[in-house]
Amino acid sequence: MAGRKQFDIATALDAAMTQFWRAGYADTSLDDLSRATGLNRSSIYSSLGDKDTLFLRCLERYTARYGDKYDAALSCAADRPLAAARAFFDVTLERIADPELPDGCLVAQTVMATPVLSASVAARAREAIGLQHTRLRTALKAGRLHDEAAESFAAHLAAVNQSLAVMSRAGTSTEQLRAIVDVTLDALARVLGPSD
Amino acid sequence: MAGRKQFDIATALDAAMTQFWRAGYADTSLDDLSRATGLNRSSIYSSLGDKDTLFLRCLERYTARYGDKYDAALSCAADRPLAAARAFFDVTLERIADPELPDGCLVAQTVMATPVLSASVAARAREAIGLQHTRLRTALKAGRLHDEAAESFAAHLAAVNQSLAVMSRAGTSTEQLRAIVDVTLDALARVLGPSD
DNA sequence: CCCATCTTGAACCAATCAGTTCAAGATGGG
DNA sequence: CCCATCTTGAACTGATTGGTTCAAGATGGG
Repeated sequence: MAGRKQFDIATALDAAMTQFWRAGYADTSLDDLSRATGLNRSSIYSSLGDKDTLFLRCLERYTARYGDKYDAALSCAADRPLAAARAFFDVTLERIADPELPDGCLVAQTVMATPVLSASVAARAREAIGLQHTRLRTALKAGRLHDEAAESFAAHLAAVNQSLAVMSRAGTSTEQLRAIVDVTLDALARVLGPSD
Repeated sequence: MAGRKQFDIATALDAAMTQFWRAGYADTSLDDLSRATGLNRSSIYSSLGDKDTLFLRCLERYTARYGDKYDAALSCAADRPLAAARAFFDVTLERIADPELPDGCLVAQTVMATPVLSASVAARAREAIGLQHTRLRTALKAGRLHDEAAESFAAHLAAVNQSLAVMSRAGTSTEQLRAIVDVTLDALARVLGPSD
């Protein structure tokens, strides 16, 4: 096959993203990427860039896709902040429950590998964590939480969300993952007061 | 140097453990280990085993060392469960604050790399997570928490503890890490009642 | 029908990987 | 003093790494 048509870059990027997500940067070779995408080595190189560039594109894709989902989940925070927080965790829990997708989290995996990754990649992963924190803080403030509590809970929610990535890889059941977030949601419900 | 004496195996193991801890299994070469331990390649191979064996020994060393610290921190759980939980997190927070030691956590790092590690190593890492859960559940039950709450909070505490490994690598400040655990401790204080 | 365009497989490169072997040298006990 | 014991550096193997090039082939537009 050749001529005018091309393979589907979006599909290839998804495949590469999933591969990086499952195995991490270091444990993903170009051969792995070739196998995962069904593309030739030279095709990857010519149209997706080198390994570092491709990884960065996959990271962008990941944060954009799930960032949108997190935003949507938190969109009702002003009216029902507790429901928003629950929906926020549901995005992660549903992703983990999806058998089509790897466990864990590409951002968590990347952050953990920070000491051995290129500066640009490490910075982008840290930025994603910071953005998650900002997202949560904004939502909690909109939910009429005072600044100090919003700051603390934003950090806490972001951390617990990342912990799900670790625990899911440790074989923790979905019920236990749910129990982990329920403790957090109960704590949030308490500071929010009787409403919601 | 040769003859009757030998190098200090404990020191070498510590150096290897720190290297694995910082860079993970995949990103640690035998040359890295040689540099970190100050030992020759062949010395490592002959007296510390191959890479897989050595990693397993380092993982055992890590879990034993900090397992003891976590046990000690939780030893007062029957009398003062909240103080015990606080001391539990302090073990992790002090480890992260120590400039001599890497950020993160060897167990968390290993669990995240589960899909690409040998079965024995992956199993050992999962076992360490399970042991942490058991440790916490036992302590919380001793602190007069009813079974259901002890189960939930044990999972939650273990997860938040692991989240500190991720967040510390994301550049989160110690104050923010403290805020993350304080939310959890407040929640625990509430279910424990007015005492402690 | 034919040519421009694109994809593909294969090969190549230098570097690194884990693993292993071994002779040379240093040391201490007897 | 000398020999058994241990450490060391160096070298080697075969495999794999990321990166790059290129000729051959397939395709579609004109």
